[in-house]
Amino acid sequence: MIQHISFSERLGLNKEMLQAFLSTAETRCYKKGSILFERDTVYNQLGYIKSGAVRTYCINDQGIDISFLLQVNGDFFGDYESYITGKRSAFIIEAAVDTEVLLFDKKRLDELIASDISWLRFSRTISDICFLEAKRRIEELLFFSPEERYFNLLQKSPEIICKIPLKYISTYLGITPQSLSRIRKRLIN
Amino acid sequence: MIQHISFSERLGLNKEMLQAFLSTAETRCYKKGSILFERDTVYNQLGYIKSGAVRTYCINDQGIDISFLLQVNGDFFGDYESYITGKRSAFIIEAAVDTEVLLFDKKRLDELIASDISWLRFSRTISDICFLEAKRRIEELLFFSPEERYFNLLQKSPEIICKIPLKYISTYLGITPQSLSRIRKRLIN
DNA sequence: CGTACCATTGATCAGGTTCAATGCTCGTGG
DNA sequence: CCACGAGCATTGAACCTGATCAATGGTACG
Repeated sequence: MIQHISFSERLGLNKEMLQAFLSTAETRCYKKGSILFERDTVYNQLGYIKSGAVRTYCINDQGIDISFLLQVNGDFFGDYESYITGKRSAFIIEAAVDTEVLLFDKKRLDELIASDISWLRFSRTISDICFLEAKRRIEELLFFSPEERYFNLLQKSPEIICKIPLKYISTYLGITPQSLSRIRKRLIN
Repeated sequence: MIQHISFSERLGLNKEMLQAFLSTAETRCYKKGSILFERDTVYNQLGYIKSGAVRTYCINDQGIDISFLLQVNGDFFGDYESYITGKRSAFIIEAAVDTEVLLFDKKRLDELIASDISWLRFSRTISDICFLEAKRRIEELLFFSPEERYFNLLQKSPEIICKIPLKYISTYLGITPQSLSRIRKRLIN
């Protein structure tokens, strides 16, 4: 499968390690709108999107739904904080469209990591990647205006714009659906 | 020294490891306003603030100075992205006040990490901590208004408010110095 | 065909930005 | 020792963008 090639490249896995890695995962399918992870649960799995799209969101004190992450084919997902700390997560993950995923089991991954130093190295690579992605997001929010952020997202992930409703994209960008609708209109003209 | 206790706790180091860890570092002092790391350099060191405060910032396309991180006693600093990827950094780090730091050398740390699996584990802990801090920052920027962000910072790090000029705090919060001045006024009344 | 949900649009509001002027403080040199 | 200048915080006024509230339009699904 094509995706597995990107696996190896991105994560620095050779053929055998890739096999072992995949053996810790199971495939699952979710209908559009269904929940992959409930609120207040501990994440004992990391996900990988084979096809489709997922949205990680939370409901704040005022009952407002805010998208924290939007992800599509080839992306990993899950609340990595909950995964590593074992704490309950405030986030919910739902399928934005019909979605097929791989779910990697923490217990089995931890066994791999305990079995050989190269897996421990691998786990550090995962952590580094999570950090780098988080840093990108901070830079995006700190250095760019909402309009620029939408434009950047359009460039970087047109797939997200296609698959995911505007009202979810808007809160991911830190604005309201109405504002995003107007920004979109401005960009067209 | 008191700080070393927090080291051990936060990073999960026993006495011997703490000694070895500290042996990779040298102490340096910087006068207020002096530069610890120049732009476009590769970070071959990680810093720890024994006393004082540092500001990590960048100059954007429009020539605007934006604070990326503000840190005080007991905080680690440095561009961890540049440190792990070996790429040149767009960030500059300066002493916000007279500051005494420990600088940990990457080459020597890498030797430790290569020497024993417990150091590799330690390096993953560092990476995890960097991720968790970055995630906090995203949540701050995404879920809170400028006024709330200032209030949160006031609660969490009054030391930053004391030590660092308002014009640098404002861009850290994602607003202009004038706006922060008005927010501050609002909070007093 | 009707309903539900979402995107769009309009009108008004609020808060942050910008530009400009003033005030304050601290450090330096006459 | 005082006077001046530099740099920063504050304040004012006008503006702009996004938020909010409310209404309309469009589309998909039962």
